[in-house]
Amino acid sequence: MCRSSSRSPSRTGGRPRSAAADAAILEATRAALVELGWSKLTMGDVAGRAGVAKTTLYRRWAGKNELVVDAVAVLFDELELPDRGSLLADIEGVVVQFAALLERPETKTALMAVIAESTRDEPLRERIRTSIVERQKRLVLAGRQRAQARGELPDSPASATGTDDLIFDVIAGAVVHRALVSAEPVDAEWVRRFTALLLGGLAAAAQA
Amino acid sequence: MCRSSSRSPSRTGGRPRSAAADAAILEATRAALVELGWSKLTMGDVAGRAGVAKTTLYRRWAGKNELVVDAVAVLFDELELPDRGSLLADIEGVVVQFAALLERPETKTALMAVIAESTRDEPLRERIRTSIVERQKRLVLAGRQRAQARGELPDSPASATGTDDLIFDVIAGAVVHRALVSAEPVDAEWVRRFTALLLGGLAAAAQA
DNA sequence: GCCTTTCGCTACGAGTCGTAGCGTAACCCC
DNA sequence: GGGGTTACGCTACGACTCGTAGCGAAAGGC
Repeated sequence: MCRSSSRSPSRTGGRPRSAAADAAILEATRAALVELGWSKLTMGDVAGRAGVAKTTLYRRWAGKNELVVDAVAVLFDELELPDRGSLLADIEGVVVQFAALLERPETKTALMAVIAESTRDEPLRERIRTSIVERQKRLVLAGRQRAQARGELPDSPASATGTDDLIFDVIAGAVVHRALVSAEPVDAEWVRRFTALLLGGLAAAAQA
Repeated sequence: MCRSSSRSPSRTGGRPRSAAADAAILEATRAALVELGWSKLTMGDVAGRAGVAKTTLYRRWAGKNELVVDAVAVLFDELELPDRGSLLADIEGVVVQFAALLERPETKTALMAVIAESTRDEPLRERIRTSIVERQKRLVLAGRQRAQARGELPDSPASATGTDDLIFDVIAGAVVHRALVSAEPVDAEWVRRFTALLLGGLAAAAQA
C-alpha cells in the first residue's frame, strides 16, 4: 500500500488527499498509454483525462516515470499461480499469464520504457523492483516450493543461493524477449517448447 | 551497408552526402547517450557535438529513434563466436560478450528505449530487427551448427523449426533481464549456472 | 561550366515541462 | 463550531525541444 511519494513525516491535520483522484489519475494514465503510447503521453493530457489539475499530479508524483510505474504496477497483481497439479503445468500457466499481460498495449509500451529510464535513475529502479519485479518473483518462489512439496524437485538443492533469481530471469527474460524484441506471438507451441527446455534443465541440475 | 534513410531513387549528380558527417554524427550520438542518456538526448545537442547543423540530421534520419538505432547497431558488430572447443564454452563466451555489451552505458540506456518505441512503430521495429536482432541471432545459428559438427547435438533435431529462435530468446532474454531488469551483475558464477541450465535443457530435448 | 544536391545558418510556431502564486475547499483537533 | 493545516483548481510563466522553412554558399557529377 505504498502511496505515491514518501508520505511519512508528521501527518497531522489538514485536508487529506483524495483517494478518488488517485484512482482516476492512474486509470487515466493507463488509458493514455493505450491511446498514445509512452512517448506521446504527457502529464497535461493525463490531468485532463482524470479531471484534475496538472499541479495535482506533480504534488503526488515526481514525473512521468513514477506515475507510469504506479499505473501499470497494479496490473501485475493479477498474476497468480493456481495449482495445476505439476511443475510443468504450473510453469506453462504462469508463462501464459505473463505473456497475456505483455500483450496488453499499456504494459507493452510502458514496461520497456520505464526500465530504460531506470538505468539512469536509481530511485526509479528501486520503485520498479518493489512494485513490479518482486511481485513476479514471488510466483517463482511459490512454484519452486510447491514442486518441492510434490517431490518434483530436491528439497535442498546444492548451492541453492540465487537459484530462484536465475529461474526468474530465464522465465521472465525469455517471455519478454519473445514478445517485445522478437515481436512474435507467445503461442501454445512456443510455451510448450520453452517449458520443456526449462524443465529439462532443472531436471539435469537436480541429478548433478 | 544500409544507409540512413532510403536512398535509392534516381541518384544522379549533385553534391554527395558527407560520409565523415555520418561518422561524426553517430559518434556524437553515442557520446551523448553516455553523458545524457536516452531521455535527455536531443537532436540539437547531437548536432552541436558532431559539428553539423541540426537540419543535416533531419535530412538523414527521421528522428531520434532511427538515429539511436543506427548509432548503437555498430556496437553489436563486435559480437563474435570464437571456437572455444565445446558448446558449453561457446555459450559461456557469447553470454559474457553480450553481458559486457549491455554493461556499456550507451547500450544500456538505448536498447530498452528503442524497443519500447518499436512497440508502436512498425518501421522502427523492422530497423531494429535487421540492424541489431538478426546480428545476434546469427551467433546462435553458428553455435548450433558448430555443436552439431562436434556431435554435441543431433544433426536433425525433431521439429527443429523455430528451435534457434527459442534458444535465442532464452539466452538474450535471460541476460537482458538479469542485467537491466534485475539490475544485478552477470558475473562468472551466474554465467556458469545459466549455461549449465540451458545445456541441461538441450541435452534433455536431444534425448527425447 | 552548368546543374543538382547538400550544407550551415537563422528564424519560426507549436508543444511540453515544471513551478509559482492565489483564492477556495476539505478535513482534524480542540 | 472555530482555528489551523493541508489539498485543490486555476492561471500564467520562462525555458526548452521539436520539426520545418527559407536563404546563400559549397561541392560534386556530367
